[in-house]
Amino acid sequence: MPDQTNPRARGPSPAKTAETQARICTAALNRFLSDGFERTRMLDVARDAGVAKGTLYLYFPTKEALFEGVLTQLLGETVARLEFSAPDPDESTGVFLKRSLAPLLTDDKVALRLSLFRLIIFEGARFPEVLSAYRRVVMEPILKTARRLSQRARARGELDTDALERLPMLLLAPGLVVTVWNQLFPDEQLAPQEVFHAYFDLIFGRRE
Amino acid sequence: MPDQTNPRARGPSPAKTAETQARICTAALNRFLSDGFERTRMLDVARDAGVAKGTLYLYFPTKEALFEGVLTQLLGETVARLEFSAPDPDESTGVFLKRSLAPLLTDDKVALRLSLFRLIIFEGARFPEVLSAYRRVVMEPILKTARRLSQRARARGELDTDALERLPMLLLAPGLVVTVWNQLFPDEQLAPQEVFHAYFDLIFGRRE
Amino acid sequence: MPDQTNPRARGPSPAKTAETQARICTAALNRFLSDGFERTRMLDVARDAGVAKGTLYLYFPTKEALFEGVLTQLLGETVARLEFSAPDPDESTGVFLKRSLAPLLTDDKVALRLSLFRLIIFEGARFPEVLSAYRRVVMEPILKTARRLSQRARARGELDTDALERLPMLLLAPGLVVTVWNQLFPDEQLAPQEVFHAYFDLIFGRRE
Amino acid sequence: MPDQTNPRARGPSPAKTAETQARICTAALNRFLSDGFERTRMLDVARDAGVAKGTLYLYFPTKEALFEGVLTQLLGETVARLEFSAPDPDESTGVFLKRSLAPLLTDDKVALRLSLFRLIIFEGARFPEVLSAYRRVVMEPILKTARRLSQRARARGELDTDALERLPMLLLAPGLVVTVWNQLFPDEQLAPQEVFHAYFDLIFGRRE
DNA sequence: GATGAATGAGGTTTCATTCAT
DNA sequence: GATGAATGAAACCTCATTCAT
Repeated sequence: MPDQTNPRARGPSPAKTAETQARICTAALNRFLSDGFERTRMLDVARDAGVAKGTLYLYFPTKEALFEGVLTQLLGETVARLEFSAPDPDESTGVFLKRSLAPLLTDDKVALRLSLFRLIIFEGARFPEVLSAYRRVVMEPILKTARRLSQRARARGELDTDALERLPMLLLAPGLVVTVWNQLFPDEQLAPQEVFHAYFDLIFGRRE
Repeated sequence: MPDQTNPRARGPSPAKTAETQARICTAALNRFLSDGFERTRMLDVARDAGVAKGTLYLYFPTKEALFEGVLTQLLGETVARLEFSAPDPDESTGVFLKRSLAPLLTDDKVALRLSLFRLIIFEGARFPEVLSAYRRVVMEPILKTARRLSQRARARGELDTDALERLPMLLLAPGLVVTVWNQLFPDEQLAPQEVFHAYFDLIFGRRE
Repeated sequence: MPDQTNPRARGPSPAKTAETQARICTAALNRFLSDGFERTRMLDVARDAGVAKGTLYLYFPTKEALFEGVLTQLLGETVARLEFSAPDPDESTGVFLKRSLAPLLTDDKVALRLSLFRLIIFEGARFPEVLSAYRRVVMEPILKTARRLSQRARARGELDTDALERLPMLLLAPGLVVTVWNQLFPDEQLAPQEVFHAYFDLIFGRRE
Repeated sequence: MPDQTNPRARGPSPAKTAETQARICTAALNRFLSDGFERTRMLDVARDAGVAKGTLYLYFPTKEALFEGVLTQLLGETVARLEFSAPDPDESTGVFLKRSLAPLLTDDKVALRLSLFRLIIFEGARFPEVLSAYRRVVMEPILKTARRLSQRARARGELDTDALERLPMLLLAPGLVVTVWNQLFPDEQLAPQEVFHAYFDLIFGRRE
């Protein structure tokens, strides 16, 4: 009866908890990003999220769980479609990489993707489970692709070394450079896409 | 006659304090490396150094000062000779870089050098003074060299992009890859020299 | 033999320790006065005295003992002659008090006397032995005199109350006012003699 | 219906925190009185108040703030009505003072008032803000009154000196005597009213 | 579900005191 | 005697977590 006159239900609205959780995750992400795990205080997260301290614990049993929750959710949100398509037969490797990474580097989730990477870099060592999930879902596909592309590039004469096959993590380098540099020197932000393009130019040459 | 440089006739031996300070710095460095700044407890440093908690404060007034002290000392110890000599006229850029970095990547201080880099990467944001000293002493010379070598390499046809001139920090990439990877995956350690060589091969080609 | 050419003996000169002790006491007194017992650090006393921390402990086994030592010594130095002579037959009580206290309020030890009083007021509660010595040596004679003079003054018609006999500690009031006021408001120092005279005028009237 | 003024629908009862704060203040006051500021440990205050250490910091951010809070609150509570009414035309000054101070010296807050005075005397130097508030609210009115009464008393022939006009803080003397004496000699407590009356008798004579 | 007062383990720092030199 | 590096108990304060409302 009391609900009839008001379309918005009184009492715990059904979607409210989802929104609360989202607010908490957003607040937590930003705090973890700007302060790091240790220096982030639950009180700050709560305030930023506009909820009481105790409310955090209704959604995450510990600070660690909050961190893992944030990362896990980010992982799900941001790496939806990371599969690399195959390069066109005539396409140079560098051009292919730029083309296929373009959406990942320009859509509205670049920032989140780099945030996730940053948290993994800076706090991953303390959260082995998150790290291993990230490695499985994000890194391994990249490393596999690195190997495959390296072979193709060598076959096509674009590369004259098997370095990238032996150390495929070198393909992560531009992401690392952007992430760490921007963390250390916030006043001299690098644009992710520029760094990636520059890196691919360096490795595979500019030829098309 | 063990005390030739005795600057003070009475009181505790002056050599002992040097040793104590060294023990504290070593212990602190290792703790900071393995636990990070926040999670390192002064009590642990003291125990590792074999001294009492209070002793730390005879040498460093705060935990922050201890951290900065350790880093500053490392900086002094490890970057003694960072000047890049000029490449031989006929030498390829990649070969020159491998040759001139070889001592830095193989002497008995590689580990310390990378430790310093690691601390800067992971904690630098909290210690602006140390960061700026590191940037001045270590990074700027590298960035300058990166630009210079990039020009030379282009002139010699080894590079066909000015990417490295625009974003010279890409020359730091192999250090980043080694440091971050080894931190995240301690069971799959990368060998620094290998990564650097692979990286130079990738960028400048294998040609000599 | 080695002493012959130099009239000042080498080695521990006989008067040196006395001088060291005096320096320590002076330094300690000043620190106790300006910082109070709790906030006075042994290190500061040592520095002010120009000796090492350990040296303090050669003269006083604990900080408490140092405090008591300083006070005891002050007590001996400053109250050498506190006996009140008797008033002249025709002399008014106020005039007599001013006359007989004059030396105590104007000689070169006024400051020390008031310092001692101040320490007793502010720290006496923690040092029962010193307090009781002070009471015996300084306060009781004053209280006794207060009673005697009160009787005389009443007999002479200078007072019309036995208040001072019942509560002789009221004769300490001007000392208290000076001491506490000057401690609380160091920028508005009261001159001891003025306050004492004003007080005696108030109580015994100005008549001579 | 115990919660009529309920300002917040949910969460802990708002009345409880008031009680907790009161318990903390009471405990702190007593500790500060018996041990002084420096020797009072937060843990003791907490225990006396029946709360945990951390709880103190919910109400006062530092030990200093706790001290200031206690004093400020005392100041508000105890000096509600300090205005001196004017003496009756025929009334002697001493009688007037006794009459107008009587309520302040006999109501159920005498002890608190003297406690505040004691804390100001013993710790005021370390808390300039509190001291200056106390001076403004408590001391200045008294000093002003002292001057006014002194003039009146001289005009009426009760005083033959302007001492009290020049040094009005002499009117604080009985408070000082009681406070300091009772602190130093807890076994020989003086009754405040007695000391004040005796003092006024001494100064203004017993005549009515 | 939501709140925020309360908790107390744990961290940093201080400083009186000791003792090898 | 004199020194000052070393000690460690003890103080202040923080903050993740709990739980009565």
